[in-house]
Amino acid sequence: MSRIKMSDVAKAAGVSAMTVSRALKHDGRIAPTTRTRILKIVADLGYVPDRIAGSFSSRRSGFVGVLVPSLNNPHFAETAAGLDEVLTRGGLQLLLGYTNYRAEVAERLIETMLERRPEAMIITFDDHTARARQLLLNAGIPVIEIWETPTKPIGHVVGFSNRSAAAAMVQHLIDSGRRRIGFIGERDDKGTRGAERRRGFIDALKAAGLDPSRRLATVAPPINMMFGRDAMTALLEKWPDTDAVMCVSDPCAYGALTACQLIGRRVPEDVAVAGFGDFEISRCSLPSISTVVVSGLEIGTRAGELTLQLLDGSCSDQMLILVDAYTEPRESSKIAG
Amino acid sequence: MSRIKMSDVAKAAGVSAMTVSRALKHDGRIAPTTRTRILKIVADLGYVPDRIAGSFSSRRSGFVGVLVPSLNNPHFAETAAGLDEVLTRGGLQLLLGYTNYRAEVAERLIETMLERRPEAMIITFDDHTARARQLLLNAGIPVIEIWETPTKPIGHVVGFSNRSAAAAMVQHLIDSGRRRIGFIGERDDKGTRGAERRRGFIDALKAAGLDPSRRLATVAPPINMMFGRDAMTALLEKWPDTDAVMCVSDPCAYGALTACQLIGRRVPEDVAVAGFGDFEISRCSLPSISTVVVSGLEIGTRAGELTLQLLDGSCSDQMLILVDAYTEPRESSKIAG
DNA sequence: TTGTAAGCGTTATCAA
DNA sequence: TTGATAACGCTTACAA
Repeated sequence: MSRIKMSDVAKAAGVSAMTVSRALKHDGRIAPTTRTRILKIVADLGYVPDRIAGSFSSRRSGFVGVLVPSLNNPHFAETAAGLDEVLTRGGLQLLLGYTNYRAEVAERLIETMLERRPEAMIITFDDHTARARQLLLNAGIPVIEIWETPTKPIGHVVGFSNRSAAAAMVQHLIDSGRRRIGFIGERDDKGTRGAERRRGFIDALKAAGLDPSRRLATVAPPINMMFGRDAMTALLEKWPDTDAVMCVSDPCAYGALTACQLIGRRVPEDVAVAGFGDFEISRCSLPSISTVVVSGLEIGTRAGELTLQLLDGSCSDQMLILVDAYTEPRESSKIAG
Repeated sequence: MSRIKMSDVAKAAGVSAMTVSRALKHDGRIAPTTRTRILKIVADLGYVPDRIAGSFSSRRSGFVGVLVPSLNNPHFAETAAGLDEVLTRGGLQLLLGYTNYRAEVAERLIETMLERRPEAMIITFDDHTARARQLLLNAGIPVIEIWETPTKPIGHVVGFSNRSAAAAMVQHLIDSGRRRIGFIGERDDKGTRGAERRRGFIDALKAAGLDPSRRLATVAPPINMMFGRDAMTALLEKWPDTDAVMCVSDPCAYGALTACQLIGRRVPEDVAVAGFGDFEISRCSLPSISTVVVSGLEIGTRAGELTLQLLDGSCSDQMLILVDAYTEPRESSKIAG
């Protein structure tokens, strides 16, 4: 059973392959009757067009390469979903890869993806190798970095300042009367979003004349709930009078919350807990956890829309699109008393 | 700046394109010195092979199509990660799509993916349309269904019985002394894994001579924490003497747990709570939530390995690979007393 | 509205 | 170990 090809359909319809191609493509320049007749034959024969041949011929792969640190993270899953929704409408398909938060994996993925001739590349801000940057620059396609506003962007940007957003949350903790504030982050976070959040923490404390040294960072990204619990336990052992903790992400914050509950520290009366990212758990936990709300979905849809504009030529400047990221106070940082 | 092609590299190296192709392919039949010389030129020129042309010529896309209901679910994220790891080793690339738990989306995705000529398709068990089945059967490539053991499989299977696994968990609740057991599931779950779990719930209660009618299913999949909370609240209103609840998934169970805590029902003393899937939250919550442990990663790696075997011809039978799914009792179903 | 011809960049195949 | 040639199945560009 050798595969049916376009010429087989053409033969059956008594037309040329080109006409079949037009019928399939919703190309205006075809008689409606011809089109319906061909589509019927396509269905009857079970013809499946070969996009490899099509892409090869048209030199348009129909792919957009997307790189995220992890799929197992609602943020990036939502970003991917947003991208997918918009790009599918534009007739483009996602080629999704995840780096596991490792620069060398990202480099390898970029290389592999570029062989598929994506029409654009969308990559999550992170610590990229020089070669990865070079590959992207040489590719001659739009590159969009997301989830941060890099100081030296590769191409376009759809993101926000993790540093400012984290600083704003820490300021909220200060405003709620906390003075001995700790931070739980990730080890080896050079060039990552987590490092930016840590910087924001330090910014805010320094600006308020407070001590920014209560920091713990024992595990490599991604930090999870149990690590958050362990880290909070350790932090409270090392600095027992800590009255608030800023966590690099919500799952980590939930872990920290449970650490307090196990030890018998009341949240928010004794210790305030704050997270980052508005994960489901921070809304549903008891108490609910104050967090920085940022919409992964919006980042995805905005980046997708920008991609479409860049590809259809309706946008030619280097773009910097800022998405909103704001502090949402919840029960875990209620003012004591 | 027109793209560098293989013939440019060949010219620079003073060899034929075919020799460059061999050098790039780690093909044995090339002189090592020639190979290193060519690879150097490839690097210097920044040549990126065009896999579209390569695939077209070799009639091997290097793709494996993978369909999951959602990316925003640690189960499927882990399955994708496991698949990716194994298939990458085999020189294959994932073409990932998510159905949003909708059969018509799955059908469209299958159609789109098949145009890319994947070498195999791996799809999560769910309610598929007849046309989707037909497309897969006609594709002439290995098809692997995962995450369930279908009664009439399309091709190969790597999964477990959601029904038996759920029944075993409910039996555990019965063994712990519970008699008035409820179930929180999803609405419109025809042909899904959630429906199988519901059947398992009914099986176990009927076998024990207990009433299986305390069931609530108000939202479409995927059910989340907040829906779990709402559903549990409603369930306890409708059947106040309920002494245990089986939830279709862990996030739902966590929501149910918080509903109990908000209402003032003690878990596990007054009500036992059980989930499904061993999500992080069920390990880290207070109390921890009894769950059915099943490894999404294992499903992914096993399916990946099977794919490689099917493609290299070292396996030709129709395969049914069962992965383990077992009840893990935790604090939320401790025997009262 | 439809058809013809050429060619997209690589690899299979066979020959040297 | 290397090279020449012929596909691969479609679309572009132009002609009719």
